[in-house]
Amino acid sequence: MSKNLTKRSEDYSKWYNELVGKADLAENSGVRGCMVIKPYGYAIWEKMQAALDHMFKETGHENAYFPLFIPKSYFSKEASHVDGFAKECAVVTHYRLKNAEDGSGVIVDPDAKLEEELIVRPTSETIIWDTYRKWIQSYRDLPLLINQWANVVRWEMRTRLFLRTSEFLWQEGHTAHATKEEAIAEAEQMMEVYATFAQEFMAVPVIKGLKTESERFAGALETYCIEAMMQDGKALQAGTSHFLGQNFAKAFDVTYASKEGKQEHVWATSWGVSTRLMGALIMTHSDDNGLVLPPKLAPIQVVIVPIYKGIEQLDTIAEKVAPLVAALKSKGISVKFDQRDTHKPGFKFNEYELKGVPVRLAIGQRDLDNNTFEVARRDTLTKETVASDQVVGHIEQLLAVIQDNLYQRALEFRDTHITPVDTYEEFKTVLNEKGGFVSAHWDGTIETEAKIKDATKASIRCIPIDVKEEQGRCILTGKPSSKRVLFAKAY
RNA sequence: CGGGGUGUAGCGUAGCCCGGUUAUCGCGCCGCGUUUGGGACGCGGAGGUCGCAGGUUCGAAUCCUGCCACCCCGACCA
Repeated sequence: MSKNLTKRSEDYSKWYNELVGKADLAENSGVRGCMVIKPYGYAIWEKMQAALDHMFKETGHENAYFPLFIPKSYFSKEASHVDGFAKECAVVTHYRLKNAEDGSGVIVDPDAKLEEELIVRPTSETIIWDTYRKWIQSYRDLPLLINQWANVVRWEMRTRLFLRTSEFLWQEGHTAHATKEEAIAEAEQMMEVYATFAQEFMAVPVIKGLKTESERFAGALETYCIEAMMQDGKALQAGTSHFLGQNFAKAFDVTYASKEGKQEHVWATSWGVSTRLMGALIMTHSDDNGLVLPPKLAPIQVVIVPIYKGIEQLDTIAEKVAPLVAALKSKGISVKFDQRDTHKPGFKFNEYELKGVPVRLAIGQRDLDNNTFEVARRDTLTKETVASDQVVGHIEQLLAVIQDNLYQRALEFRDTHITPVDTYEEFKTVLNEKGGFVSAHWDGTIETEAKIKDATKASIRCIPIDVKEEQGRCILTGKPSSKRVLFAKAY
């Protein structure tokens, strides 16, 4: 956060793209806004997956997998759902290629046209609910708590690395319940799971809230969300959890026999987070030296850089480092000893800073003489010298300190960029000059929300869950309002 | 899909307006040597269908036409 908010805002896209490129996380594939996730970037995603998957299982969910292709007719069963996704679907119309007769290359074989087109899933509600119909007959089959890790495709007009790619990786949970209350509790629980993950693992503070009607998921009765603030003050929707009511159950005729023997439609939820979280991670913590990773998600938590003259000295250092590596690993700390002879220490220092490795150890002749290690922190860019016999304990503690410091730093940044305002003039001034989130009264209508968005580009990010009741007047219309909502420009 | 911009070596670029030797420079890469506590240095070397396809011309990276890709700003969205 070495640049101030305004400065960073100006060239945020450039900075972000360059950072991702240099930190070796991902690159543009050249295919319609799709990205290649490189090994280091994917390792971070795997850490996220592991933590999330564990949390899903702890809350009683199981993993399954459903098809990539969805018959077109499935989409016509839930009207508002198709409205939401129809404009951004990739459609498979043929199943075969052949060589062109004029030798100009490969063409789609017109004889291989599909009877019914297949849609590459933009989300899996339809095919999953079509399947659930067969799986659910009795109240004894409920609740059905399933998650899938998958890729989806949305043919967006505009793409942006990690934040909005045509194809992205995500998880989507789809649950069926006997009662409305149970389904709402599930949707709320998953929002809590996401918030916990964001805060405890990503060190990204989030605001839990409800979406307004216009921002709601297509087909949902209620959308719960977690909203994060990036370093340029813009909002990023980091995860959503939807209470779907009985919309999909009715559309796909999913019923169960209750204890009383009556046929009832089930109640549904769906919830998801995606590789967009990688974008959130990058844009929350990174600085001008590169990525800054929270220890809990760093593929490499500790890197050891030897500083030596000649091969004998490297051997001496390696002997000294070996037991340390073993000790760290035994404590579950991932550590890399970079013995490459092809790069100088200074180069390595910069490289690991770019990659966001939380802790760096350096050891050279000076340390051999004094029986010490130099310990450097990525989050503060500070260095200290630690005695060899204390270094394991020191690192273990330091990783926790860094994790906490990143969270506290992001939290303080966010909280100082949430501004309560009471007039429309003030609202516009704060948005343009300070940025960040604006907390304001709103009359609760779609029309007012739309007018404000048209005029200022700021949308209602959410109605915070823990908002306190407070009498006020809508900043635009002056009509009475009982609570403040959060406005911001969003990614 | 509308507006703007850019495509020249793995990356970043000069040259294009005003056509004319062997396409510029830096980083990176390869070899040898010296180096190694914050992105090393010297010498030598390799690497290019100038986005693609046509056209104009004795001659095209440069001019014309069409297409494609990417980036930015909108509209749309996780």
